[in-house]
Amino acid sequence: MSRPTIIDVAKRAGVSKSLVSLVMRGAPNVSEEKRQRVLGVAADLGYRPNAVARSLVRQRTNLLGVLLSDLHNPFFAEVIDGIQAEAAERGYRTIIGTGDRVELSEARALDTMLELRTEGLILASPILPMRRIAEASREVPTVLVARGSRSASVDSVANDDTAGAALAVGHLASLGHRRIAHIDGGDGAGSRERRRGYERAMERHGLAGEARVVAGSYTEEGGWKGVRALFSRGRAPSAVFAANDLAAIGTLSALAERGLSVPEDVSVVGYDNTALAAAHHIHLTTVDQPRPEMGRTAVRLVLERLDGKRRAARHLLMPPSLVVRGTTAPPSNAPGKRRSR
Amino acid sequence: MSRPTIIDVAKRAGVSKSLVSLVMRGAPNVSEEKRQRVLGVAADLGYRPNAVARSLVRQRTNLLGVLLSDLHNPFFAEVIDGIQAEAAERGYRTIIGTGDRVELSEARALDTMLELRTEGLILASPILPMRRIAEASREVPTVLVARGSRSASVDSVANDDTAGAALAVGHLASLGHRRIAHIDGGDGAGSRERRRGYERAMERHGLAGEARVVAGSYTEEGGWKGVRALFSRGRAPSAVFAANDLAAIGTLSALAERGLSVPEDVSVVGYDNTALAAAHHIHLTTVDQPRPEMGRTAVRLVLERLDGKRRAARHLLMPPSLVVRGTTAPPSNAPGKRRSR
DNA sequence: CTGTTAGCGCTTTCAC
DNA sequence: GTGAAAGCGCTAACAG
Repeated sequence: MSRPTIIDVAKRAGVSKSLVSLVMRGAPNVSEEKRQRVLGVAADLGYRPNAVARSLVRQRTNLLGVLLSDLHNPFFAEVIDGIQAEAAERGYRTIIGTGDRVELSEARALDTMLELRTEGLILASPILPMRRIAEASREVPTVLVARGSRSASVDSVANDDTAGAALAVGHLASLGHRRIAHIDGGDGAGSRERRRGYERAMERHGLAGEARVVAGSYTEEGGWKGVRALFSRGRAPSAVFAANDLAAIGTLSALAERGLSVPEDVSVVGYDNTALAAAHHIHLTTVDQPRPEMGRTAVRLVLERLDGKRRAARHLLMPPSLVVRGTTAPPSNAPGKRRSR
Repeated sequence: MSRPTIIDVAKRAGVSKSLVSLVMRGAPNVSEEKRQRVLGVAADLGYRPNAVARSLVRQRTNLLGVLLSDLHNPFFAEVIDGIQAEAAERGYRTIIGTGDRVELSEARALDTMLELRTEGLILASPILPMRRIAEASREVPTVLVARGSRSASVDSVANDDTAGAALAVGHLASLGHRRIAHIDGGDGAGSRERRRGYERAMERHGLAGEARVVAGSYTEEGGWKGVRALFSRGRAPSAVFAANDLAAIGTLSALAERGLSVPEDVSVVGYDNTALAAAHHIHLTTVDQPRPEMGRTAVRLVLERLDGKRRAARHLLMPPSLVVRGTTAPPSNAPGKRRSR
């Protein structure tokens, strides 16, 4: 026996299916008596409204799709907190998909959401090419989170990565560091901006000659490898600005493995200010971006378009701020102290 | 103008809508010429199959719902890796929902998935009461991950939490610790089993008199508060077994704040062996559960029922294993070394 | 308030 | 191979 439908409920309750429909949607003008009867029968039968059928006829799903590039990064969990809160308040449901940093899976997840007819799309740091994203935005309001956009059809809410990187470099420079290296975020969203922000800031502080960027990624492994590249040849830096908190943790790990202590031998700055960075045990100096607020804002941007209140693109840039914790200190000028080469 | 439908494509290509349907589903018996024509028109029009309509008529969605209790815990991200991989291989799409450790939101997320007619449900450490879960399982094959079940209708794949806790205690005891405390996981999934495993193991090692359990949760904060409870009064333990890795990190943080060093003053053991624990900088001794494999297994269990291959419940218990890293060492028997009270 | 009716976009027989 | 027709479960008029 298959699942009960609205018709089964109607028959059993001795009413029309329209009435059942009204009751299920909580319409006001239904007699209390019938409402109770219908609800009772529905419960008996284990009836559950079929969102598929409803969506088809209503031509709307009440669904927002959220695509994450990487479930492993707590940054996204914190953005989602804001997304879910705002979406719930505005009467939208949310489904999450992820591509796990693989373009093909991400594309598949995107297609699934589009086929499911989500009414809006929030893409958090997708690695998908802008072309694909612009295409999606022709079908449904789309907003990019933590990835910049200049597209006229895709809104975005990001933090000012360039300014954030400058904050990190400024802090380190003011502490007296000169050999400040950057482990970048590879092809990750905002990575290029952070890199450029770093480079420009180094110039502004008269440290252009000391600038050094090595390839990394927005993962622990990225930070770990960056340290290997940085310390295996050339002159070792006295401070490292990692692409994000995860990479910073990888950096801390790799440094520990080399017998270098933080912040005595090397200072480290991350980016994002995830809960991880705040954990006292890690206590990472980092650049904060307002993660839940970015999530809420993303939902608002989507709904503005959905409600037809706006056609022009909006590209919001939130100001980042520096959070100084325990992984930064003035450079030690006693080279003998450094145990590793 | 609204979205193009199969009819628009058919008209424009000068064929019937059945033919378009066949082409879109990749049917074999369609002339190459028409196939190309249809595909071309579909691309021109930006046609995208409507999964809502398709699901309604086919009476299947090809969708698996995954409900996570907490996006912030990397444990789940690692389980999801396995889920997505297996689901993709078996031709199923996946949508993720989360309740962020709030029962009401979790219930809502569950309802959304059921209304969307996901064909199977994977619930990772839900905090929902078993009654609600059993109800869901009457609608659709449901499997619990990392939470035990004795239900006849709900399958489960978990690790042997009792055995895992014993592993942790055994390791600590063999190191010479006697005052081994446990910060529990509150009402989290598996928390009770770990607590009982701890208590029994303490007894077996003749340490029943030293056993001490304080309330915590599966979060950093839980570990942090546990330490406060543990060290603010009574005799301080020389080792702490935290409910999971996140709580262990909170434990490490709180210990650091009190000026206690790990493992010199206090040994710490976590649970899960998430990537976090493995990070060299944290380097946490912990109990491993095979996270991605648990995810894959969960998908298999769901599909077994979906394919009608099984009616009896299966409750799988994976063996945990100990991973010794840097946060455990023999107890220091020089009490004067302890700076905090 | 209640029942009837006409689809939503698509798949699936079943003739041709 | 191809097209016509009959719904999937539900909502939204509309007339009682």
